[in-house]
Amino acid sequence: MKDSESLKAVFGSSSPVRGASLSAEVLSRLRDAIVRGELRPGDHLSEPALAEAFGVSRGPVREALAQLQQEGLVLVERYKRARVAWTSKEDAEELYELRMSLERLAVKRACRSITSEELAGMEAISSRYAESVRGGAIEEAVDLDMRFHDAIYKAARHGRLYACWSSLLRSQIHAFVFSRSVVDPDYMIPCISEHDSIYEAIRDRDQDRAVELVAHHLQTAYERLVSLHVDVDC
Amino acid sequence: MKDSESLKAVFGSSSPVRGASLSAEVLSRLRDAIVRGELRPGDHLSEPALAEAFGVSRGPVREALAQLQQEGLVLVERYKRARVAWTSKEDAEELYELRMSLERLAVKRACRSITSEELAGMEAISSRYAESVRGGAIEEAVDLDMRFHDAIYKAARHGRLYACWSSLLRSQIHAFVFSRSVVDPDYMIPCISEHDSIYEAIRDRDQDRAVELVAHHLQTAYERLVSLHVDVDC
DNA sequence: TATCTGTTAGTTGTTAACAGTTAGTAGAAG
DNA sequence: CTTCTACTAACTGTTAACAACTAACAGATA
Repeated sequence: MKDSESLKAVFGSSSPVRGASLSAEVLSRLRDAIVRGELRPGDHLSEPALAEAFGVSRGPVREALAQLQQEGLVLVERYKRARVAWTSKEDAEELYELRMSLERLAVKRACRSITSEELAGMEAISSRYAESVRGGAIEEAVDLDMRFHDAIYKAARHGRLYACWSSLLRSQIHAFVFSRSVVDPDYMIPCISEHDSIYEAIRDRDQDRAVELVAHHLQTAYERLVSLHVDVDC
Repeated sequence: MKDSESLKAVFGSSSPVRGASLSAEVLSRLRDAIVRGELRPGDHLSEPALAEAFGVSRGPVREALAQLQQEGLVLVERYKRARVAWTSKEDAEELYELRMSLERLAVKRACRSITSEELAGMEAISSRYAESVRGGAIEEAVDLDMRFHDAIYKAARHGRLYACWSSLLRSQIHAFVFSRSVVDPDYMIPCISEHDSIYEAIRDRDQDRAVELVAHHLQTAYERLVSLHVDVDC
């Protein structure tokens, strides 16, 4: 378990934080570090240490931590340092059961409302995903996986559904999938053709088939992921 | 449209804010005021004015506003005052479509995992709901309506599903239902027997029937609510 | 009169300091 | 050597002040 004094080792080399919004920048960098496993489950995240590491004051850090708590990436207890969250098998089951409900709705709506530009984007993501998986670019592959599903939610044209996905599920799913993909990248190989099939069903506006394919994809991907044995919960 | 100078008129008479957490207290009071229509859609919520009204500094107010934005009750734009959100017909459609997906899952799980204590609680809420509706206690009736559905989500034993409901849907639904119930309290009369039937199906662990009844309840309640004509969006 | 512009009051984003709480540590007691 | 206790360092919750930005208004201009 890494501790706060090493936060500078994680963030110290990156460029100083100064963007449109300091809290948004801190949020983005912290989220990336957690999702990519640079910060490990249980690591303490003290506000002064993070503020120092990012070169900002505690205010923006506090806002970022509150948002990350909402996203399920950190645990916050009153008067205690925030900690990087972990994902148990029960957590993974919850995540995928909820995701199944939401993504079935998303893909059904997407079949009706997706534009040709969005379809072209999905196809591009899908083929780049195949390249990355076959080329062994794990981090990029997982990113593209998330972007593929993100495109479905966006195409659904449902603000609250997208909010559910992006603020409660996406980050945790991303961290979970990434941590398992590092252990066994081959997990992603079946996903290539599953993504392609889902894309084709949406393109053909075949709601029933698209929903069926998404359900099957999520179910089998979940089973492949949890069957991997990892020593530490992530 | 009310403006910030009258925030003290809304909150000035209440007791000073000092609880376990100032931000939690401010959040709770602001949420109540918005849900009950004491603050109207479009009203400006400036941080200094709220801080003054509650007798705290801007920090806790800022945290509360960020949470209310997540809950969909206020709109926040950078460098602009937060505003109380409104709910268009499209918003209501989104809310109920998403709620339908989530609550079907919730009631299905609740049938399996609900305890006898929780069942007793639901029955009590259900009968108090009937009394309130028949007695014309609108505010209390709407509160009990929300508590009835909250009990279903709690009984589902699914932390993330509950988070979805409580942090993205509940407050907006509460505000929407309350604003319409004031216009036509009779909307709630059919809900009495619908709640009772749902309770009985859950008590009998009849998943299929419970899901069917919830779907019917939400669908008809939604249709009754949007058919009411109200001059201002809420 | 209508429109543009400079100014100013008010608001948000951010920082720094203060008060109360937690947790780790050194030392005493068994 | 272990366990308990008092103490200290560090952290969070909160406040107040500063900097940057917005918007409303008064006055000048066409």
